[in-house]
Amino acid sequence: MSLRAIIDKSLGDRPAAKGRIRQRQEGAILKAAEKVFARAGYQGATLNEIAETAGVPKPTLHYYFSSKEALYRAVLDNILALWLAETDTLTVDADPAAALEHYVRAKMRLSAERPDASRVFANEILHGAGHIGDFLRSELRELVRDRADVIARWVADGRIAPVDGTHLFFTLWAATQTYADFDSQICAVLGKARQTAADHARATDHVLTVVMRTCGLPWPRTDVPPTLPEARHTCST
Amino acid sequence: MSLRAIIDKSLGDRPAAKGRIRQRQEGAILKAAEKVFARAGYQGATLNEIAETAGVPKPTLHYYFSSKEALYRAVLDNILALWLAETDTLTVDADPAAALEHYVRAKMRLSAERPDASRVFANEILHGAGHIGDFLRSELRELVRDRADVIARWVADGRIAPVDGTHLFFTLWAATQTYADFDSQICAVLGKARQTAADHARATDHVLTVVMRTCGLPWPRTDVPPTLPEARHTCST
DNA sequence: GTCTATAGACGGATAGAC
DNA sequence: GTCTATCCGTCTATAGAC
Repeated sequence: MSLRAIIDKSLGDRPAAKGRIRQRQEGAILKAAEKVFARAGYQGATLNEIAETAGVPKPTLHYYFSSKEALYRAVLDNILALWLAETDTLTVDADPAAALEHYVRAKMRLSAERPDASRVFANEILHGAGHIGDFLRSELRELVRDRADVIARWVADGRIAPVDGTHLFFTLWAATQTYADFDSQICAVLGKARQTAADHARATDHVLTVVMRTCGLPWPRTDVPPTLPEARHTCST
Repeated sequence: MSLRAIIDKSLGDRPAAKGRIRQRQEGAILKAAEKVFARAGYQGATLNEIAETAGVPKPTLHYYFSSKEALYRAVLDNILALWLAETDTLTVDADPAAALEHYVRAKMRLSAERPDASRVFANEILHGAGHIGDFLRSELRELVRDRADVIARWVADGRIAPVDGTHLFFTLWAATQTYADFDSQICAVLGKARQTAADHARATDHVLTVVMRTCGLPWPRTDVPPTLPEARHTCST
């Protein structure tokens, strides 16, 4: 896993050593940039708005990041690290139901807690992935191949129903990220101004249902000892 | 269904009567605009590039469409009509398996044949649906409520497994549209330059598997008389 | 290291010839 | 109805004072 390499690469085009103030400033700028890029896209975002959101004068951006492009790359690199996380539970030796549940919950949590990150990523892919094509074709492709092999092994061993591992990932990503990326549509259909915690719980439960039934696994899980909290269905209103 | 009204509305801000040349020009412009908006987003698209793609001088755009905004609206309105289509097979009296299969196949076909339309729509939602919020909150919301009621009725009658109808739509849309919207990611992971017909067939088969198993329906369908062609699994290489 | 002021490029829109 | 030439606004990026 060259995750560290990816992060390091993202730091490459910024000055090497970090002072305290520098870290704080960069953090604030990156956070603001993610927000603005998420709402407006790359071209739609203006450095002016990012600077305003971050609470710094505009030229300060250019001091820390050489260009709009470089800032965008830095935002993307942070997101890629998030994106690769949580896949390590999907191993041949793991319990399929527990491992899948963990991964789905992690993805749903990411959608709920970092929707802007998800949207920036989605926007990048939607417009051809010009900045992260190499990442997709190398790191991500390898990761999916490995995990799809695990799925195939589970299928071969009769531990889950026959399913294409690669496409299962496509479906799983789509189903989880839609709650962040297409939030405005979700809210419109649900007739709400924004998704609540209860909505999120219901959505998670639904996606888990889809994934588990697709894999022929019992759901709600029946083999779970009382070590876990009993209230699995958290679909209160 | 005010689908007609939506289309008519889209024609509203253009001159009423249509000459042959006018229709041809507008068609070419709309087609080019969809392509450019899909690749670059609203802000990223330039009238220059749209004019070039359409093969007309730039001011001609302004003759047919009063502004970039108006052109974008016209493109969106065409897409909304596509988007609402094919839901009428989902009725209480229909066979759940056949109706769901029809809808999923229609959505997958749309992703394969009109990926740019799907991407423009996705981009619009992704950035807050500022132009089509009213549509989402009225037409789409009503449509989903009606269809979710059908799903609920099927569940109540024991014809499909218990599932949240509204979220089933979210999942279904996400799973089908991901093959158009996130094409660059799909291709990167599959290690191909572009999705082939065989890829599309395999994807369709997978999504149908997911939806059918989620609804507790047999798949591949067992109740289909020999009126349909036998080769259902078209996953050739 | 930080900010004001501005240069330079570009895109949307229009005036006016044909 | 169609296109050439151009205006005006906005945005990225930088020069230079502090």
